[in-house]
Amino acid sequence: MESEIIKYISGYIPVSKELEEAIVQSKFIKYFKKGTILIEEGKLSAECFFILKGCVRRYYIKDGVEKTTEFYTEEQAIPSNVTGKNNASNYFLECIEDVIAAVSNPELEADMYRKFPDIESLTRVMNEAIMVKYVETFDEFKMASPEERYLNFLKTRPDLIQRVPQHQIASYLGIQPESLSRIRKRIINNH
Amino acid sequence: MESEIIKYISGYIPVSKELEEAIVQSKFIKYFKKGTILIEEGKLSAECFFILKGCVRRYYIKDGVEKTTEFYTEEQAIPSNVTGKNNASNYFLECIEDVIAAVSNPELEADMYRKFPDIESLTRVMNEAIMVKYVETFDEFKMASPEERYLNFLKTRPDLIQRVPQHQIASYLGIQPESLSRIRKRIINNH
DNA sequence: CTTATTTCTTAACTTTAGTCAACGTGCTGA
DNA sequence: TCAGCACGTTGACTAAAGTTAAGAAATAAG
Repeated sequence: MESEIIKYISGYIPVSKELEEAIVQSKFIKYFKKGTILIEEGKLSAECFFILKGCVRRYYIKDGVEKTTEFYTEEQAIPSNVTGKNNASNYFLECIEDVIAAVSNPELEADMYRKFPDIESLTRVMNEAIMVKYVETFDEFKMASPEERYLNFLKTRPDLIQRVPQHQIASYLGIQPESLSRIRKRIINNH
Repeated sequence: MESEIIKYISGYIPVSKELEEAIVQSKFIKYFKKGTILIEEGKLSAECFFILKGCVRRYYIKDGVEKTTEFYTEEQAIPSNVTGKNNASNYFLECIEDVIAAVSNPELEADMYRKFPDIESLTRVMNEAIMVKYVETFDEFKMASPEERYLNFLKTRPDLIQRVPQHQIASYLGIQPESLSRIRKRIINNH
């Protein structure tokens, strides 16, 4: 199970055997039931997660409406969101399936960086690669129409179609559920 | 002039005197005329910049049309975009004003990290803070209408209204120039 | 199994953005 | 100075998304 983490990191940077061991030791494997709120908006929390199994949804609430901003599934990392002065979270993390995750926190990480400075270096490199990808994602989103965004979503995250309620996907794509329903119909009818 | 870089970094993390000196030494100050292309799409380039004066626009070309994705102004950092196998850039960087910038590259940075490991640590922390902010920006963008995006732009980057052609702002907001023109009219007429 | 709740779809209508075309203005370079 | 070009605006039209409301379908709960 822990090998998934190494697999993930290896996708960005080479990982030696010693580092591998240190990384695995800095995590705790935990199990969460579907519906569990991992992090609550406004609460202090700096935990970070690496999903081994299941699906986690990130969202915030605006004008009483849930705004879904991200889905995390197998082999994805959820960074801690240490923001602002009080480190309060500005969003929720909800398990929308039963979840198995490797959990860490700033103290554990700091400890690991102290013992193995190379890991901090690898983390920096990996983070920068992730940032480049994320910027690309944003750029594409900006320039795409709602329909193009959905088609792009079908390509890049086809698994989620089966796992996530459609209205949450709509929110994730920045559109209304009714619009997504019509977009799907339009696509099926070959325009 | 170099103190601007330290001011920027200090906004994220505390910087000691020694680190300050090392950071400044790892940069070259360069001057660019308006219209200069700093980085060309498809070309090998891993330079990164810290803007001391002026404005740089990032864009790519799709279907023959320029898509503006970012504006960088005073005290902003432009990370190098080492992407893909061949390190080729996937966008352009154009000076849309005369620019003074501190320039660095992976070799200089690697050298600095070797001499001062603490700087790499600070960079990691700073990058993570930047990432959190960027995610927030994306989330807001997703959920906003074109008009809300423009109003948000007016709040967060009022200086750019005076410095950047309107059709580039439209592209940056993911809308057509004609639409932005109408949105502005609508706002002026109190809706 | 039945009821309740959530989720998705559909319809009618309004609002807004995209598209294409024309025009005015101001800047620039021959 | 004047022609050409880039830029912004406007208009007419089309297409698509938002909104409101209702109902069907699927899912969960009792």
